[in-house]
Parts: sequence; structure tokens; C-alpha cells
Amino acid sequence: MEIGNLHIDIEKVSHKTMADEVETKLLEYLKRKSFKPGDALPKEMELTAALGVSRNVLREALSRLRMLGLIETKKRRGMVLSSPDILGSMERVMDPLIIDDTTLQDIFELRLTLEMGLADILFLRKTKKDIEELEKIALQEKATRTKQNFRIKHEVDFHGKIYQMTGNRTLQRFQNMLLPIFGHLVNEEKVPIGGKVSHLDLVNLLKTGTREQFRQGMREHLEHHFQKLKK
Amino acid sequence: MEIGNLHIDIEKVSHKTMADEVETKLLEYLKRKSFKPGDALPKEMELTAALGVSRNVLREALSRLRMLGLIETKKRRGMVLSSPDILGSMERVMDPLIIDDTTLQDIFELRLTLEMGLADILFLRKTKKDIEELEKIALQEKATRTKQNFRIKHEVDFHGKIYQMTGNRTLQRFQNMLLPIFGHLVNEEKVPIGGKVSHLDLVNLLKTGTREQFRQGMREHLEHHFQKLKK
DNA sequence: AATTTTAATATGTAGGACATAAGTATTTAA
DNA sequence: TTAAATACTTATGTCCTACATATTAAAATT
Repeated sequence: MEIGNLHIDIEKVSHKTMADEVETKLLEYLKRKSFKPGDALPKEMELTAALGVSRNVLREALSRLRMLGLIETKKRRGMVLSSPDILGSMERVMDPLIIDDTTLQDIFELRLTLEMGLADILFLRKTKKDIEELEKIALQEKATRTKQNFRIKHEVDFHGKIYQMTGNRTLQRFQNMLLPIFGHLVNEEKVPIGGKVSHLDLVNLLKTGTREQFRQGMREHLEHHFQKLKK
Repeated sequence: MEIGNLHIDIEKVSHKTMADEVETKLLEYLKRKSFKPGDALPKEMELTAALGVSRNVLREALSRLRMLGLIETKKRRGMVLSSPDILGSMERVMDPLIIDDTTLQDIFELRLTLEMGLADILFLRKTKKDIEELEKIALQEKATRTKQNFRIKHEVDFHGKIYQMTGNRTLQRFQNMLLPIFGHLVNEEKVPIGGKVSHLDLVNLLKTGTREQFRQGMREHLEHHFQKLKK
């Protein structure tokens, strides 16, 4: 008899720790039972009994769910399910020095994609007041443009404001955590920012242009970033 | 003397547990020391000593970092830093029944934004082979379009393929976790999918059209979703 | 020198003990 | 009788000790 492809026939030994398994089981349990935020969960001792693990292991798993914002616990009252913070745990690990290069590149592209897709929501939600504030940022920038140190700050301020204008808090937070990554990947460049289309140009497009014109402007504004993308 | 605004003067009592603090301290420590993936970390006992907490508390914090993929541990060898999975923890909590409505809406918009921003990368990376596969999906859809049950599957297949064509694994995974949310928000609708621009139209735009034409087509394809966005 | 055996060590798991906060029941005082 | 003070109960938070287990390092054997 032939031996054949071993790692198809033999299941890889699971290096899973018990806390890992308990975590999975708890997540399954919460979803299967379709608990809603506010619902009370079983007590620790009941869970240890049901799962057949020590309180220690259980608490390591619960600690994870607590980090995800999935559960909240109070003394004596026990645990309740709560609405998780979907970005919270992502924020913790957003460090360009820790994340691998492929993912960094992916994130870079992700941000460009978002930036190009913003026009639709932006034109739906833009207000006169917001545009004025954006213009102020762009003008401030022009005044102090000589100083290299300020350039990054202005970049951040301007694009940050744009995301804020979408009224989408999640989008805003998301872009905020992408910033350090973006900064890390472009900080060595000495490319004069903006290219053909400056921030001020974008403001004007936002004021008087169409959605498509704005998008086209944004594309040209980001052109030198797109240039760097690999096929 | 005036009392004034209390909750500015008096710091809110921190309900933070020790595991929370240890987690923060560890994250700070890892970033400050600028450890790189592969570097060995101090042993549990050294950390308990340095932090002045029990091994139990420390392990609850470590358990979280382990979930984030930030650290890996092996018996006897200790712990090493590793490249975290930035989406992993997000995937765990992506459940439309648990996430609050505002965030759900945010996510919905986030996906639309991505979809509108895809054209640039798509036109950079599209290959003949991919387009053929996409066309196949679109044609298959046309053949079985009568059955309501298949509609969602086709939606998923088609748009999933598009994301895959970007060659961006993170983007792909991201869209994949957004799917259930999207599905949850639109499942009650009986709007005939596609509107003016069908999947097959999009394929043709991808084949012979320009980047901007494709984007315009995508916009019209998604038009009835955009219609639902609130100002 | 190569191989086997033994020892050492760091993490994984278990279980007991007590602290603490927050409800609940009971007693006390007006 | 009711309000306030007190004692009790309970579930989580923290600490500690002990031992299992895997894996590397050292020692012993051939």
C-alpha cells in the first residue's frame, strides 16, 4: 500500500490551547443562541462546569471576549453581552513595524481605494460649513508650505477632514488608524506633495464641480501614489 | 467658589481591571522597545515580577495578545513577537445581530465606498483570464436568474470575484466579512437586482471600457443602494 | 562521535483561598 | 409602619501553589 500524501491523510495536530477552544465555543454559543446586547450570560462557575475546564482557562477566554467589547462584566451582576467595538482590536495592532510587508502594502491600497470611493458619500453629505473649514485648512497649508515638518500634518488634517465630512464615524476611525501605515510607507519620499491637483483645487471642485470631476481631481492628487503600485 | 463642570474636574473612576492595564502596558512595551517579529519576549515570571501582578492576571492579558496574533508561545522556548492578523479579531465579532445599528449602517457605506474605489486597482491588475472567469459567473447567473434563492449567491460570487481580481488579500478578506452585514441590511428588499447596469454590462465595461466608464457603470449598478443613504 | 538518557525549564491547566463590589434580606430606630 | 442602618449573600477579581507537558540542554552510554 502506498503512503501517498501524508498531510492530507493525517490531520495536523492541533496546537490549540484550551483557552482557544473555549473562546471558539463561547463565540459559537453566543451567536447560535442569538443573544442580543444586554442579555445576561451564564456565570463563570456554570460555564466552567458546562465546558469542563478550570476557571483559569475560562477566564483567559472571557478576557478575550472582554477585549473585543463583546461582553461586559460587573461584580455580583455577572456578565452581559454588549455591542462589540469592531475596530478596537484592530487599532491595537496597527503598527507599521509589526505588520508584515504584504499586509502593509494591502493597507496602502485599501486606503487609496477608499479615497477614490469617497466622492459619492461626500457629495451626498457635504455642507457649506464643512467646505469652509476644509478651505481654511488648505489655505493655512499654502501659507506655511515651505516648512517640511508641517507637510505631513497638513496632509493628515486635510484628508482627515474629508473623512469627517462623510459623517461616517467608522470610516473616520478606520482612516485614522490607516494613517500611521500610510505615513510609514511614504515618509522617505521627497515627492513634492500634490502633483497637478492641490488641496485647494480639491476644495474648489467640491464647491463648484461635479462628483465625477472631484473624483478625477482626487485621482490626480493621488497620482504619484498610484504610480507606485505594482501590477 | 463655583463647582463648575464636575466631570471635567473629576476624573472618571477607572473601571479598568488589572488585566486591562497589563494589556495596555504590554502593548506599549512592545512598541516602545520596537520589537520585531521573531524577537523573544521576557518570560512570564519575569513579567509578573516587573509588573507586580499575579501570573493569572498576566496570562489573561497575554491571552488577548495571543488572540490578536501578536505573540506566539511555545513551551520551554517562551514567547516571540509575531505579525498580527489585523482582520482576525474583527472577523470574530462580525455578526449583524450583535453590532449596533449605527455601525451597521457605517459598514454598509464603507462597502459602497470600497466598491466605488475599486476601479483604479482593478484596471491596473485585471487579466484576460480573470475577466473570462467573471464573465462565466455573470452568464451562469443569467441562466438561472429566475430562482430567487440563487440571486444572493450570484451577487456574492460576482462581487467576490471582483475583489479577488484586485490581488489584494486583505481587501478580499475585508469584503468577505462585510458580506453578512450587507446581506442582512438588504435581505428584505425585493428590488430587482442590477437596475440599469447588469453584471454582464460590468464585465463588458471591464473588457472594452475605460476606468471611468467602469466606475460609472458600477455606480449605476449600485444606484438603488445609494438611493437608500440618508443625508 | 553518535545516540540515548536524563535533567532542567517555561508554558499550560487545575483548584483553593480570599478580596471586593453590589444586590438582598434583616434588624434597628424614629 | 416606614426609613435607615446592618448583616448576609453572591459573582467577579486577584493571588498562590502544585503539577502536567513539551522541548531544549546536558549528561551518559555505546
